[in-house]
Amino acid sequence: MKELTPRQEEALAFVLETLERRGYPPSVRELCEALGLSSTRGALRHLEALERKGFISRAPGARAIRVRDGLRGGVAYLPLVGEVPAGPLRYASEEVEEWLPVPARWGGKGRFLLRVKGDSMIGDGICDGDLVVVNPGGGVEEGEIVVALVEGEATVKRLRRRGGVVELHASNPRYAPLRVRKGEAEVKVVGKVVSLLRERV
Amino acid sequence: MKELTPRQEEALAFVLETLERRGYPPSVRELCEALGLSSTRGALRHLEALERKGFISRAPGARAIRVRDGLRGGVAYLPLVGEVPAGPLRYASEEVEEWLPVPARWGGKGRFLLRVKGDSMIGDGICDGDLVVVNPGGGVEEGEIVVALVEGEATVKRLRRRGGVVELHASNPRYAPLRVRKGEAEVKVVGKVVSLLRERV
DNA sequence: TTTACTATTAAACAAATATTTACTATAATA
DNA sequence: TATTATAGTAAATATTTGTTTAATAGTAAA
Repeated sequence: MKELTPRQEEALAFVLETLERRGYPPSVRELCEALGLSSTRGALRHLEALERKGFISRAPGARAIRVRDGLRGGVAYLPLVGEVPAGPLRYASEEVEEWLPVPARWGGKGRFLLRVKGDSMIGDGICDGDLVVVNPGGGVEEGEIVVALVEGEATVKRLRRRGGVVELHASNPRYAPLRVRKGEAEVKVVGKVVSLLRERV
Repeated sequence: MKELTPRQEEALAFVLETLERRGYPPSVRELCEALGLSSTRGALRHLEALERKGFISRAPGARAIRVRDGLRGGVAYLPLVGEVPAGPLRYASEEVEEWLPVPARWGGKGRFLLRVKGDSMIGDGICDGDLVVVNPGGGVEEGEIVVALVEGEATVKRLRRRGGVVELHASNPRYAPLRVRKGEAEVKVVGKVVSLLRERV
């Protein structure tokens, strides 16, 4: 990405700020005024420069400014599920409480949000009521924080494997680890916890 | 919220879809064409109805359509700032690293994201590298977690007021509280920490 | 039935907006 | 030095866009 001149940065900042503030882009004249110019030509020049350098794209017509993804952070939507499904997530609407926007790089195939119950993971900064992003499926490494189904109930724990024994560790010392022998089917690792949202700190 | 007629729903859907697809609202003529009308008057009527029923608001000017929060997938964009400004946030681009999407109810006037440095608040589940949503300005109550500027450096701490003395408490016992007498200007409370994002658990 | 609301067309009009042409000036650079 | 990119002003023009006026019709409710 090419560098912007200070003036061009000001122009871009105003476009972004306007989009944020009221939901549609500024006109050339509004940009002109924001930059303190007396001719629209100057403002137009900055827009042309921003387009040439790839920060925005423009179409014929009024306010037809589109900001490049990444400047206005791409968005992904993840479903907040009420129950953790044993099988692949089907997004049946009964299972999905809500779809929430997250930064695009948090998204991915099959990922979903799960509300954490209890304080068993406060040692890892995961609190009661937090929403964790779960990357479902295999590829879970020793020592990672996972979502597991223990007798049908979803739980967030740290995974340890000790020679044929799967252990689920809390990070709150008041909780004892759960040990399960290989082959016992009562525990199923759903996926790995990758990110976290906390609505109220 | 009032009900929409089928035709008004079509109009609203087109506005939302256009915003999603290219980042700025449609013109009346574009809506007109999308609805298969031969006169802009019809399309304008639908926009007027949508405004009257509270689904959108409009301003004078081209494409000046603003969609009510909650319809647009419930997303708000907050700037991730590198430095915490002493005054009101100006969105000068040097200060803004990135704009990130968050659930709409996390947004609000002046709110911004700040990256937490250090582990002084792990007792409250706030870890090094977390992004906190800051609601700037007054109205900070005793006992709340705040962002404060201490000698120009931003820090996240819990606020206590004890008769003329402002105290900033870490929740990690390894850190001592900072006490500041009233009137000493080296500490400035920027705002309250309301929400939290953690990219990598 | 009357009334109110929705839906639509046609044509004209007014305002906002983008764009172009022409000219000046500065700073960095090959 | 000449060149290139940036930054700006002024004025005019073209286009897009929003808005208004004047009609016609269907539907649902009082």
